[in-house]
Amino acid sequence: MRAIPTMLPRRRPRQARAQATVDAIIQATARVLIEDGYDRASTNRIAQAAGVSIGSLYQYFPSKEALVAALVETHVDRMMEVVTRILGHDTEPSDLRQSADILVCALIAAYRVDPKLHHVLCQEVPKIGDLRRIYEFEQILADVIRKHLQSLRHQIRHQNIERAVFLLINAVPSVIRAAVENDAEGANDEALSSDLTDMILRYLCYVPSAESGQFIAVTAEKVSA
Amino acid sequence: MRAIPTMLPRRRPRQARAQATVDAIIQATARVLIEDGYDRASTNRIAQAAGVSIGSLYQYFPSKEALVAALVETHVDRMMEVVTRILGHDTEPSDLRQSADILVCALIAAYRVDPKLHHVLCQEVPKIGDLRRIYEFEQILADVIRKHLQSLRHQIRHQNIERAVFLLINAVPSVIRAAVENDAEGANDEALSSDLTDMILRYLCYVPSAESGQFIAVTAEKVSA
Amino acid sequence: MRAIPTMLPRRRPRQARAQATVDAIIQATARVLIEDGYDRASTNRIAQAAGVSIGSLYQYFPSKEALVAALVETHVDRMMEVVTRILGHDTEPSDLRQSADILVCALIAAYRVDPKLHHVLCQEVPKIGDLRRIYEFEQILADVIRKHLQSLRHQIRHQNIERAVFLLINAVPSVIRAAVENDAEGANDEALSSDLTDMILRYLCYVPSAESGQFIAVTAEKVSA
Amino acid sequence: MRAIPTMLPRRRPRQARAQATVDAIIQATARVLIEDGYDRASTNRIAQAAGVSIGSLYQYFPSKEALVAALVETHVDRMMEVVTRILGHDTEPSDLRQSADILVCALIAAYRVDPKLHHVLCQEVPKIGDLRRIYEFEQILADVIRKHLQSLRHQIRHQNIERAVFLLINAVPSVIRAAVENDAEGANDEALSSDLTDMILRYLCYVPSAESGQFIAVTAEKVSA
DNA sequence: GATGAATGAGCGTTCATTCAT
DNA sequence: CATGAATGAACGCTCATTCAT
Repeated sequence: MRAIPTMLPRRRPRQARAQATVDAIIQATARVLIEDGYDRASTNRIAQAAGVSIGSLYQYFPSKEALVAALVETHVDRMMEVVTRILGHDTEPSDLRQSADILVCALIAAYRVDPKLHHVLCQEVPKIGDLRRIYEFEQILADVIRKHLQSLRHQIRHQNIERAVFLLINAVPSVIRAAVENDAEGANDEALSSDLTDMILRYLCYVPSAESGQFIAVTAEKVSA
Repeated sequence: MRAIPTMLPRRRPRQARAQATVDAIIQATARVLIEDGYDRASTNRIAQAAGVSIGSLYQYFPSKEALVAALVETHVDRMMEVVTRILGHDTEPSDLRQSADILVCALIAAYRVDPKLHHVLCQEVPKIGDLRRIYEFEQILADVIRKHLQSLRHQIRHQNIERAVFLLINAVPSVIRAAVENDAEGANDEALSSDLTDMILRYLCYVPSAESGQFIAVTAEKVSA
Repeated sequence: MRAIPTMLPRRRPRQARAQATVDAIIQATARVLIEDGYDRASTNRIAQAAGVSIGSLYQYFPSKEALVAALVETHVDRMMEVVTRILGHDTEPSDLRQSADILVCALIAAYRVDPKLHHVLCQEVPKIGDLRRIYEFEQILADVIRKHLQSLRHQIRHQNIERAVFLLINAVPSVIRAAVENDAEGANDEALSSDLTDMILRYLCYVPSAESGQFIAVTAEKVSA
Repeated sequence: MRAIPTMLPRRRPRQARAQATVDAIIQATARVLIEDGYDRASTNRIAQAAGVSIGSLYQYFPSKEALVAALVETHVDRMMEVVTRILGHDTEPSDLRQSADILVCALIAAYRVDPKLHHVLCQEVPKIGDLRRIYEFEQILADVIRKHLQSLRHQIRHQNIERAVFLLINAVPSVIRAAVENDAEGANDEALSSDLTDMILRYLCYVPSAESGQFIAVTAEKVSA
């Protein structure tokens, strides 16, 4: 599939430049949204921040909603990419603690992708049309978790897995979002992840974990007493 | 030649019909916000929905922000009222399970006050000025929970209570909000409250609770097995 | 959620038609101000009179005040231009009568530039911010007169030149403004200028003038008698 | 025309109170106009400043224009009253210098009645309908001056008295207005009046005045030289 | 294609005026 | 008569979008 060298570059730069323009616009949108909020983020301001004319902006995005929707998609993609990379390909997890631990870490990393943008997208952007897709991340997440729990169902005490998924998918990301917003540098991420994993395992299991010796001991004592 | 709008309430209604007008405006604001979203909720539209002239609206609310802020306050007040009523005056709780249970029930009731309005207020209204007070509910909540945990600290395994409060205050309301939005009639509220209480106790305690006989039994069997 | 309007000019017109738009707007402003007065001169009406959309008006002028301020500046510039042209470069006047005469003529010409506009600008426009610059013309004028009187101080009887300047700068333009408004065609401008020059010289000098033979003769008679 | 004592007071208080209300409203109008300018002086604000309901205001004044017109008339009346009192009843003046002197003093006193109000009324209020009557004062003044000059016509050099009146009626008040605005305490009023009288006499007479010995001497020297 | 001048519906807000109480 | 709640036309201004250059 090798093309003639003198012909190819003539068209490629144009496409590359167009893609660069599109990227610049989307990044500018993110910047303006974060700095000015959704209300003050006008298309003209975004175009200016992107170093592009308003006409060019509308060449690539037919409306403001389309523009923000593209940003939403980009953002969700980036978060998913992080999760996917960290989770690797262990679609068949064996150990619940390990699975929970890696998932929590993946989520923290995902919510650290661009917390300020995530905040504006969740808290200010009107949830109409494609802009609702900001919730897509957590929907996909629910699928991942559901599959994990299904395949590890003998390790958990819940019959109704759907309910457990629902609780976890709403509890865990909320805690992470709040933590990430309060702790920009991530100094406490380890404590956070340990707390969350702890909570998850305690919630799901008959006994929290094989590793948490002290706890089991105490429990055992209590129980045997 | 325009003055900068302020946030101060403009006029105290002295006549009965004036109070009726104010109430109609606030209720209309809620309706329009829910149906059209914050962006499309113009002051003229709200006035129309209230069956009131735009002039009357501005006689009582000096700006759109003041109007929505009044609604926020009303809404938070109603939620707090519900919590306070259910919690009663047991500011000195003795039993953790009971305390958690009643708190969860109070929260579910509070988030059922007007879930759609709550959603718009949290997810679309820009968080500037007095509009930030939508978060007030959960701040007060955090205080309540912190006090409970302090007074019951011998029953829980956490040294750093602040971290536990943080996790709970972000996890529990999120689950409730999502549940309330998905289940308008509240058919599963019992299961929800039992799940949440379970999660809370398992997270906080060495053993979930002395009273939860069945659970302990099951756990004991498993453990002893 | 409204921003405080500024006075800074908003956009430099880069295309020819943009400059035409700006000119049309300023001229329309003058027309509407003259015909309808300041109060009824709304920005929408001005835009309509200019054959331009309201949006275009605000593309070039960030506020109504800025718009009128631009008109004030244009108007003052035109008046100053006339004065400068007529006064020429005789910044070092030698003869008082000649100097007064030419100054009076220059002033009459200046106040004839657009008397109706000048009237509205002086009598109706609120004197706030840059709109105060309508007074700039007479401030500059005061400087010119002060310099003339300083360099001709041996020909005048006043020790306190500042007081003489104050009196003249307030008396002479007022008379001219009134005359110009009453006599649209300028039929009596010669009589006016002669009267004013006469008044000025009689006010400033020991003897009015060498040229006014008859007067001196009469005076001499009276005195010698 | 003496009425029965028991009947009269019953109605009079009402009228007196009504007149007091009207006065309060007019004075409040003046205050608000001065402090806030014409643009920001709303009828509601004026009613509030007068300690009267907006309904009552409209009971006495059918429109904002009527309200301000009443203030204009009151103000012009007060100025005229001052002039009339000072001028006394010498409608048949004999001496020009004395006549000019007293007129200048009367004018200064008149323009000191309420300079700030006068300024707003002249410089901001739209000159439509009855509001034009702010110019009435100077029209009446012109009549007074015209009569003076007519009866003293043998002492002045002008054949066309109308032209002299026009010049004076426009020159003198302008200087006084400016002086009064610049010098709130009236510290320089004597110098001002002497300057103006000087100017007037020099403008009108063959020789300024019989009394101004020093000046005549100087003039004589010059002439005889 | 890229530009940016132009558009105008619609926003938040004011205020002179009316009228039920 | 006084009150003040209610009215709504009109204002200054913004911004998503179009289109001639």
